[in-house]
Amino acid sequence: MAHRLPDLEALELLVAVAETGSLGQAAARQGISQPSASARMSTLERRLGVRLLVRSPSGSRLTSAGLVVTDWARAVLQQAYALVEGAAALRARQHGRLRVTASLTVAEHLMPGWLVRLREVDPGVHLELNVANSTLVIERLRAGEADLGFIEGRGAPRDLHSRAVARDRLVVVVSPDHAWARKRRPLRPVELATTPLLLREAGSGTRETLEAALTPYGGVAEPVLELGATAPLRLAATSGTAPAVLSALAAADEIAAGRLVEVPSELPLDRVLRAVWPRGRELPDAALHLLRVARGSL
Amino acid sequence: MAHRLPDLEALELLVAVAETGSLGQAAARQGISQPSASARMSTLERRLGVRLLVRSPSGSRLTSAGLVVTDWARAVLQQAYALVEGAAALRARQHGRLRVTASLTVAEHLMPGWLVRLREVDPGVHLELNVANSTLVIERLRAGEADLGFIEGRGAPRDLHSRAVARDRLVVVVSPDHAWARKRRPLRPVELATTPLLLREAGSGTRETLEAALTPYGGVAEPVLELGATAPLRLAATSGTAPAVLSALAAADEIAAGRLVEVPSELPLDRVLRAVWPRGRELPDAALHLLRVARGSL
DNA sequence: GGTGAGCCATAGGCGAACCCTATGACCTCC
DNA sequence: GGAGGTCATAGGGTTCGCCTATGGCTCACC
Repeated sequence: MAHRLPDLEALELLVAVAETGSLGQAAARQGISQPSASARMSTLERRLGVRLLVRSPSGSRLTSAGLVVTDWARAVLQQAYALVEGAAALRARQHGRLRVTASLTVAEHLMPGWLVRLREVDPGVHLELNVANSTLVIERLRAGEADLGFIEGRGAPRDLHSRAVARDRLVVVVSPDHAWARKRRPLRPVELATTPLLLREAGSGTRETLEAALTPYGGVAEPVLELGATAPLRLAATSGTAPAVLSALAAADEIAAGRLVEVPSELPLDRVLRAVWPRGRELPDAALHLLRVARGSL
Repeated sequence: MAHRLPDLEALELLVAVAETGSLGQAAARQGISQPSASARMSTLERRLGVRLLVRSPSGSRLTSAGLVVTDWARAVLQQAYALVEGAAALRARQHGRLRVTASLTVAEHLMPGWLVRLREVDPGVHLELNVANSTLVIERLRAGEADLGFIEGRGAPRDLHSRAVARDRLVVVVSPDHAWARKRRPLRPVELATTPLLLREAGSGTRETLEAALTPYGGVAEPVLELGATAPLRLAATSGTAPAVLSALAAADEIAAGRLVEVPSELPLDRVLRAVWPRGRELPDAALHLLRVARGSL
């Protein structure tokens, strides 16, 4: 068992074989020779320990196992393409035509998908992505350092255009072992306000939304732990003893996987994610495309 | 630009660096030497064209771009792990202790996640996964060729235990260019019954559910195209001129990506995914664990 | 029934990529 | 000032993957 993880290029090849019905054609599509493709598929089958193809002199068809694996491969590749597109946008090397600044939540969870879609709509686009918190996004727009921004939480300032592009909500999550995981009645706001939580650091959009919502109930209690990013927060929540409050987008995977449980809550913690841009300036075409793609998920 | 796609092991290393704060420790966790890790990260940065780490004699921290890329990497890896677990289950080499047979929808969209979770709950489990349509699943259970099955659609036969583990619904989807994409009023059942559609083949769970629901309205019209798997159906729908009916689970990614649009419909097309197993026989522990994991997503 | 086109696998040779060990430079803390 | 931690570079060896060339096989079409 030399390598545990498969090769993304091999998965791409598998999908190509599934769609073309032939190793040779798939090889051509991938820009490699037919024997290489043959070998690659063999090693993939060997590594996974599963027979994926039925080879015949008239072509290659997927086995039933191959059919399923191909679908899983598509899911892996979709994420990988999103990563590659995202990285390309982060690469500031050649200053892109369209300069976008996004808050962390948007950049992490939505932007990669938008970029993949944008590439399909408008393949020639060059986009430069910057990640900043909501306050900084607005500053950059005012300073003319960005053409388009994405923020979360509160409304946009008067001097900027804004348009809702997606919704998010904050959820209270606990590890499946936690007592609240078996809670049936929705959490009352006071309970949330008086319980020490795992939270993002003060100043983050998530934290601000929660504090605003809990102000009528005495504000948030002293946190058990403050973390500067979503990932460690999520990790702390999975293994931790305290509840965490974080974006539904960030928690979705862990909830689906059963590592976190959402605790129903009476407190409405919805928030709108908005595109913002300077008044008076005309949005370039690429920005309009991106806006349309982003609003597609609304 | 030699390779377009990054190396999964490099992504895994990146996550390890993010969590340990040091290239050396990350290398140890991955079972490679520190210089190899250093080189791997350098090539990853070069390939993506993004600076991910700030190296210092006291450790390595992520840049802001690195933070985001790491999160994207986690998403890629999650899918990859699911694929690997799934492949391990499909590998029939040593007959597993727990023999599971699942319908295509369950196998494609839910099983990999369950397996990853199951591995965490019960690392020693050996599971053998078979994919079959709902009818065959039941046959295999009766013949004693499987310990546990998962089916979709109609209720289970009397001679089998059954338990709902998840919900799914069929959705009507069209490409964004299709006229129905701008439809505001929900589709009336008669419209659906009289429109030629893209459908799965007769006998599949999806098709049966739809036919049952449309029987009061005259049954389904002659399909434009019948396809034997979900992937080509999805593909046909994205580029096609006709609406398709498929599982919400299968369409979710494409809808999120904006390649497909869900058409609201009056017809309730919900269906329950059920675990089924023979009456009278006792379920092994591993099966109970899997059941609990599966019900977690309910 | 034969012929050609398309498919796949094997063989051989080459090149690049990767990994490991060893070493050195640097910072931090004691 | 030394010890323990960090990371980078250099050198050597091996493995892996690719490509070209070739052969066997099936199918379709004449």
